[in-house]
Amino acid sequence: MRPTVHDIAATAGVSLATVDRVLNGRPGVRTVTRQKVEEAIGALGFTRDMAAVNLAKGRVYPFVFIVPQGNNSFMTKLSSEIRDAATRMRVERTSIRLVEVPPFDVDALVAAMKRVRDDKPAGVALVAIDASPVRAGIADMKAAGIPMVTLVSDVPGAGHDHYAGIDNLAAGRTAGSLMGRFLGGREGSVLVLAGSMLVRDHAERLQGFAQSMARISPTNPILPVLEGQDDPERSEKLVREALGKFQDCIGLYSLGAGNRGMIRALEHHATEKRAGALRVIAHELTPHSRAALAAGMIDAILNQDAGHEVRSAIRVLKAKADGQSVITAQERIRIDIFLNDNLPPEMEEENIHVSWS
Amino acid sequence: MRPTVHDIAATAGVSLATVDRVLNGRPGVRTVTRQKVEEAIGALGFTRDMAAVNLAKGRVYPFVFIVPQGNNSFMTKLSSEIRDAATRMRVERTSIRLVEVPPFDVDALVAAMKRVRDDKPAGVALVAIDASPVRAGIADMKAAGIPMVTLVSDVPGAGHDHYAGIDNLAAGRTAGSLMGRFLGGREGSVLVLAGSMLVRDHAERLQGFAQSMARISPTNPILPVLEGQDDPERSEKLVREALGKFQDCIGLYSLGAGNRGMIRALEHHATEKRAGALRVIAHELTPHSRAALAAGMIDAILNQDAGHEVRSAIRVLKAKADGQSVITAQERIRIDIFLNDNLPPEMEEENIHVSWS
DNA sequence: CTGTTAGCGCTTTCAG
DNA sequence: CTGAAAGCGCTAACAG
Repeated sequence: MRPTVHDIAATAGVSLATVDRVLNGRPGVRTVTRQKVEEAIGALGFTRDMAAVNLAKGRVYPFVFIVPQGNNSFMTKLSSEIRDAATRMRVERTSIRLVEVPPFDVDALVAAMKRVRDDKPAGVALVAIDASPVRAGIADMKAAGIPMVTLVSDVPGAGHDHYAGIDNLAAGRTAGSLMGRFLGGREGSVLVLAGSMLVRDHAERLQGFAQSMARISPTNPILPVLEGQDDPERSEKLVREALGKFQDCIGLYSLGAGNRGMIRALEHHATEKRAGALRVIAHELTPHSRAALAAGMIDAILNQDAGHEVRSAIRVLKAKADGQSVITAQERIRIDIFLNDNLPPEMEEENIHVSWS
Repeated sequence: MRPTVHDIAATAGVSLATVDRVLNGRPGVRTVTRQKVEEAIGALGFTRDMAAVNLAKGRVYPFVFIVPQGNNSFMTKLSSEIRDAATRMRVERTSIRLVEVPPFDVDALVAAMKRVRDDKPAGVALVAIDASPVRAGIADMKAAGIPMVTLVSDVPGAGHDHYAGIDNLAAGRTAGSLMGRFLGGREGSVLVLAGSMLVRDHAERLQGFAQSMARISPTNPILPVLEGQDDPERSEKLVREALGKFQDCIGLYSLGAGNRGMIRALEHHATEKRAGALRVIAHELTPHSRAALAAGMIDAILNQDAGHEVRSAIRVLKAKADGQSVITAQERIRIDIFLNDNLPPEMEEENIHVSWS
């Protein structure tokens, strides 16, 4: 069996309490005593049993997730993943409270953060907005000793512990790279549909996309970016008009949400023109985008797995709360690339049945 | 606070022992009593604290991983990931023993399985070979009540609990799909380099590749498959000869290991011919294949993450050992697609420093 | 069939 | 500065 605190106490010739004090770096131990204990620990190769620690401490991890109120498929998914994780984590003494705030609203976000901070949670994860007050709010939390993680969308230089999300610059580059190869040297221009250039993710994706295209496919000009505000109606209208106006358009990159509208525009376009003339790359695997991919209307979908992001955020928060280190490799969120050949099986909403047996 | 067994006992008007018996489905409880307890559980919304359970049970999870002795980069990586996981899991009362067997040797594998079974471990993960004795061995383990998981390579119909690995048919289809799009309608034939058609993974990948190519790019013939036995020397020779012989070859799919040799052949080819004429897709991200991708010699790499596979196998084994259900979505191993734009940062071998503080 | 009691490995008062 | 003892939530003998 693994050595326990008793073994340490015995070989060091001290009591349990002293071992505990050394283990937890608490004051009130003479240096010599401390050294004896540390020697014993080293000699026996002692590792703490975290389960027992948590049990004895009665430790619980009250975490809070602050996310924008879901107006698009992705955010809805994110919230639902958070709720799922919450029920599943109950078993592990972790409680998760979900706070929803109006989207793109800095003041609302900051206000929510203040309220949350006064609860003194063991950790906070939030979908950040790239603005000064948000940075300040995060710094404030950290100052209060609360582990902080940004989720999906980052805000640099705020002093938080971790960003659980994809590298959006790389995502954009990847999209550009695929687009360039898919176009295969054909002549024509490329359209980009974004939500808003004010959002950091979108800006970064565009930047990466432009980089790659310039390198791989410099002869295919990128048309002025369309900003659909992640709104289906608006996106549909913009794409429709653009496709009408730029007859030489052979590629479309949709880097934000609101794909539903874009897909409708493509359907319209396909019935008018011959299909297959347009290479399309989009972000986020949703029921709509998935169907379009399966139908051959979209060529590739770049995706971030909301479930992974949530679970990663929880792991990191827990590790930070315990003052432990994280497995960096495990916490990197991948950019998934889906073609219609490697689509994961569609899963009916699994009704998770938390049984108590 | 969450309700505990004491609360249940109190509201049901029984003793702790009885609650425990009901909780664990042990016999010796009258139906009426059982019902009272179950009611109390339902009413209070009781969930077991697994940490306390494990502590009380003194439960440990001795798992065994059986893998082929690493003669290629991938298997080496796999073993090292298993060792990493082993040290990390010590904290969670999980011990992992790594058993290495000669590759492609059914008898050796089966013999190892027998020895392992007599140890009565809490679970076994193995890289399977698709052969009857292996199937029988797995059934044998299951009969002994040992949870079983196959890793990386599956053997269907053996009655094991789970397969922790990618869908190789889908991987092949994906490769074919990318190849078809990358060729972009150009005339020419496509070469396939495999390890051996006797290995299930390779056979499935080829099958999927052929499917996709037939659909997307029917005018590009697939040349007779080269079997390099995952051996660099042999692979180099074969690819070199083939590229010399089939001057119209414009695509190469390397679906097995032994990429080092293939890359050397490509280097040779590139100096003779003009570069960039050949679209190349390979499997497994290793230092060699990574360099070739970065250099533009390989266009895309399909990858399975050995670390994910190992951790997934452990999670599943543990869940099965506890008689719990698994989060299916979390246990699906993705097929990673890497272009040189979304390569994850190269990580120096992190020296994991397990601190006891 | 049911209850009592003593732990699992660690922390935490409260005395010394 | 150090130790003894009680207890976290659950299980496992052993009695009744």
